[in-house]
Amino acid sequence: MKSAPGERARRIINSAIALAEEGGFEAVRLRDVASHAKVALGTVYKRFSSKEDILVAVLDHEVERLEAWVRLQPIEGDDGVSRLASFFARLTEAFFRKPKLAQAALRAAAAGDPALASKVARFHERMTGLIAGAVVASGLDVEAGGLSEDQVQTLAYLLSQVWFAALVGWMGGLFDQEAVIEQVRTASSLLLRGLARQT
Amino acid sequence: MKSAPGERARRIINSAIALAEEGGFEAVRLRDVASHAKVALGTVYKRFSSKEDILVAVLDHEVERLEAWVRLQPIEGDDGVSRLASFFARLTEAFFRKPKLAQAALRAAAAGDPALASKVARFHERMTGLIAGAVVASGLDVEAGGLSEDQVQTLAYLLSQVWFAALVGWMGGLFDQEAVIEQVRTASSLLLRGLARQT
DNA sequence: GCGGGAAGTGGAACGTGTTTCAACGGGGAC
DNA sequence: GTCCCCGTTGAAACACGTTCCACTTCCCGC
Repeated sequence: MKSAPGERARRIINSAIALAEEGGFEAVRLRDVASHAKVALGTVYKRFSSKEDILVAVLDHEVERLEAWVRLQPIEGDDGVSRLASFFARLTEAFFRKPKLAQAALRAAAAGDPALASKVARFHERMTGLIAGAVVASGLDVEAGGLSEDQVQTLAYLLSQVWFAALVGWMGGLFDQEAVIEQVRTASSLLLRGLARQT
Repeated sequence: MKSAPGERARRIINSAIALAEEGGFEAVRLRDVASHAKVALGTVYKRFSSKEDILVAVLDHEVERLEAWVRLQPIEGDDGVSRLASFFARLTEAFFRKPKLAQAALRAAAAGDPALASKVARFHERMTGLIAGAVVASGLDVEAGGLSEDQVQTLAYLLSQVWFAALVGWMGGLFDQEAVIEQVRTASSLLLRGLARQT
């Protein structure tokens, strides 16, 4: 029963996604994941160090889809603010299309397990990459309203922080989808204005 | 054994604090909390709905101390940026004085349990209150660099989001104390500049 | 005093994440 | 073909959050 390497890992991730879509974090019971993936529990723990490890992998998988999507359908908008607004609106809507899954993956990322630091860091890097890509017009070279590479990076990182915190707030029932988008929009606008005045 | 109302709850919280200071979130085992507080496990669950509920109460308790501290020793600085910088530096240092405790409380807040929404919201409100208080000079009336009440509120909320996300990142081993302070400082500076140019 | 209800107690029990282990099996080295 | 390595399996066991329950204790109104 050898087949492709990582083929079991993929089955495990897919099973976790299926279970998370239906019932969120708590519904991803590892015994269920194992049986759904037609794998022994021990195998799950050979491939992943913990439940959160699996769900961070799920997050990674979803971000990949997101990147492909953005590649296919670039962000529209004339200035940075509107580009960021539409990007985050799309992003958040994509997240909310499967709320339970988003909650499960987000909770795993927010748990803050140091053992997953590098994987979570990778997620944040990819997110800031996406955000940075939304600021600079994809077709043009560096026409980002006169922002330097460093400035774009700073902006992207701060926005990812605001977005992340807003999602955690949503997860905890503090506010809804629209509030998340609104917070990020406000932050985008203010930060961009602040940067523009810096030079 | 009735004594003061909530006296058991206070013992439970203090026990949780003691345990959390030593070993963080995982060390707060409810059986240990109960025995340390000289209380039955059932009593713990009569007062608090979950482990996270206890730790959010701990968070609340710590924020109260923070408020008292700020009241006693007001923020210094001439302009908004430097006031915010020194405020967040103090705030973050206070948090890091007991890293394990901070990790435990933070993890509870970041777990996103909807049952705790109102309590977590209260925490965020108090934090934004503190931040807003740091922006406007305490002695003066409304000299906040020409910012309206709404603007101050927006600023405070966004900064609390950035700070929260940075702490979660710290908790997960993504970066250290200095990076947390630096991120918030950058955000303060940019957001303030953005707001100043808005009017 | 007395009765009743609220709060507390001690302990068992359950679910689920995590660990451990003995046995199995298939594929490559020889 | 035989043997060994190593991933897999199935199952048991453990830890800890959470629930439940029968019993006790305390307080309050009468």
